[in-house]
Amino acid sequence: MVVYAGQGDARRSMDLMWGHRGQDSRTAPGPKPALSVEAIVHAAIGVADDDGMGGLSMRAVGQRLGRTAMALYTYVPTKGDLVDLMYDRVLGELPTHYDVGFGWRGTVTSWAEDRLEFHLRHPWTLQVSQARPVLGPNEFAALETVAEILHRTDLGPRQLRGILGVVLHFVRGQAQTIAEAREAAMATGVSDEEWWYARSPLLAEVAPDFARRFPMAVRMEEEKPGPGEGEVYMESAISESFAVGLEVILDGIDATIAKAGRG
Amino acid sequence: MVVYAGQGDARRSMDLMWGHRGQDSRTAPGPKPALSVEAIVHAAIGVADDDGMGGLSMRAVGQRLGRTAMALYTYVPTKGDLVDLMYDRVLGELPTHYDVGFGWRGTVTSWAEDRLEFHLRHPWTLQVSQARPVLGPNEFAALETVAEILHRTDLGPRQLRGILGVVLHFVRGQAQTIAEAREAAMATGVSDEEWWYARSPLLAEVAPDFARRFPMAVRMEEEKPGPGEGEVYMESAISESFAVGLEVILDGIDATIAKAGRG
DNA sequence: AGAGTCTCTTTATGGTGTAAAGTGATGCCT
DNA sequence: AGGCATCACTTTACACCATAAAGAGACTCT
Repeated sequence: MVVYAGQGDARRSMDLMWGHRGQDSRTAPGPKPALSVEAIVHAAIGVADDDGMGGLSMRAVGQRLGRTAMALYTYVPTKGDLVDLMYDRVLGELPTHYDVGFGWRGTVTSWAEDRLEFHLRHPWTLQVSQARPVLGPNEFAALETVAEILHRTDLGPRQLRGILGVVLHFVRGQAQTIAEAREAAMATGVSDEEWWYARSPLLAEVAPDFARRFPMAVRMEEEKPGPGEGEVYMESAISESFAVGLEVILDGIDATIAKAGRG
Repeated sequence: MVVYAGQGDARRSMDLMWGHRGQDSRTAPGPKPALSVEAIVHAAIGVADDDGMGGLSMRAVGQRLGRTAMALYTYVPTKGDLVDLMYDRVLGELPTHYDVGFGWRGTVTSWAEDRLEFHLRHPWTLQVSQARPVLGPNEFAALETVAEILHRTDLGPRQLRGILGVVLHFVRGQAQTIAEAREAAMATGVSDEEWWYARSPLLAEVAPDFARRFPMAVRMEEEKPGPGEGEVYMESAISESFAVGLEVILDGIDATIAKAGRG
């Protein structure tokens, strides 16, 4: 379930996103609006946080506000626009300033951890398409923040864009793996361990020559960590791979800086 | 639209995936089956390639075979299982062997390019959840292939898993950005340029102090490449960022090897 | 008082996956 | 040969989805 940006009136979308309330026509006839875009976005975020993007329906949001689904269309042109507003709203939770006193490595690490936690707090954000960015104030603020951190490396915009892509895709991918595992567990009522223990013997049965056919794959599974404090089994492996992967990326940035300095 | 693995009977799913046709009971009463799992999977891949994951419905697949949607349920337990089978089927298109004569850097680059093209050929594969892997033969073969390439770096399984995560998430993320842009263009009939040129002036209008508020974001946009031969405007920027990002990752792997050698 | 305008509801349309029941063809057994 | 169990496949039905269109009622202006 990937959601696309508002395909309707570009002006209306932009006005909504940047909080342009339109004319101050407070003496308009008709009943006073009991709802507001703010309230709807807030309720919708609640629904999405609780039930995921799959549970986000206009009916569900309306119900949370004691209204019908159609009532929302007075405030918001389409569901797509609503999702855009939700996305930019929660992006506001991200820190916009980092203490760079400890160098860019530590700062990037902090940023990546914050961003990972953010996506896990609002897993549905991983389903918002990145192709046509939402163009909201908090989206730009988030971009500004990470750009500022990376700027300390003194690299040019070309390198910066490449590095940003690596870091962002890595964090999103890692978050997606964890989030999907959690959602699958919720939806099916089967934990990762149960799921795996149901399939593992079947795999051995159906592919008895597994170890011979896929020796590297078997090797890859070696030395996996056990679950840490309060951690789910599979997530401990992911958090290890997050730390290792981030270290690799940071080393890559270091090498890029060194090359740029020489060049 | 993220699709989860078959939540039904694990044994049936596995048998389907590994081609266990069950008993040879060819003298069963009733009409001969005119369809087959193979044919259904093939037709479904055709639908998904043409119309994306959003266009993949049991009705659409049935229609392509001159049947109703329900006819498919004779062969396949749920839509989720069908998607798993589709996924493992197309994974078979990936090369399973690479000439490592030119060193692991070139090999990883070739692999990444092949994988990117694969995802762009079948964009719906990006919507298949990675949390609970499909556990099909081609999935393992694909894992085996990349594991074998990375094995040349002489790193341990811990590092290998981290690096694999970085590379895979990067390629998938990059592919997703391109694929979503294409799908959005198809779905809305508005090209990326048209979309941007409709919003760019509105952004200036709605946020007149943009350059002051987001100086780094502006800087980040500098020195963007124009479209190359037969390339779409936005995709040229992405393919540049793919090359740069991959280089950063390869440098990071190099540094990791160097550290492991010292340690 | 009447008209116009607004919020919100009701109803309807065409889509989804799939459960349940029905149809008709086929091959085995008596 | 007749009966019947078994199969592939269709029909119908249900509970959802986004949203278009029209209606109900409240409010402020003239």
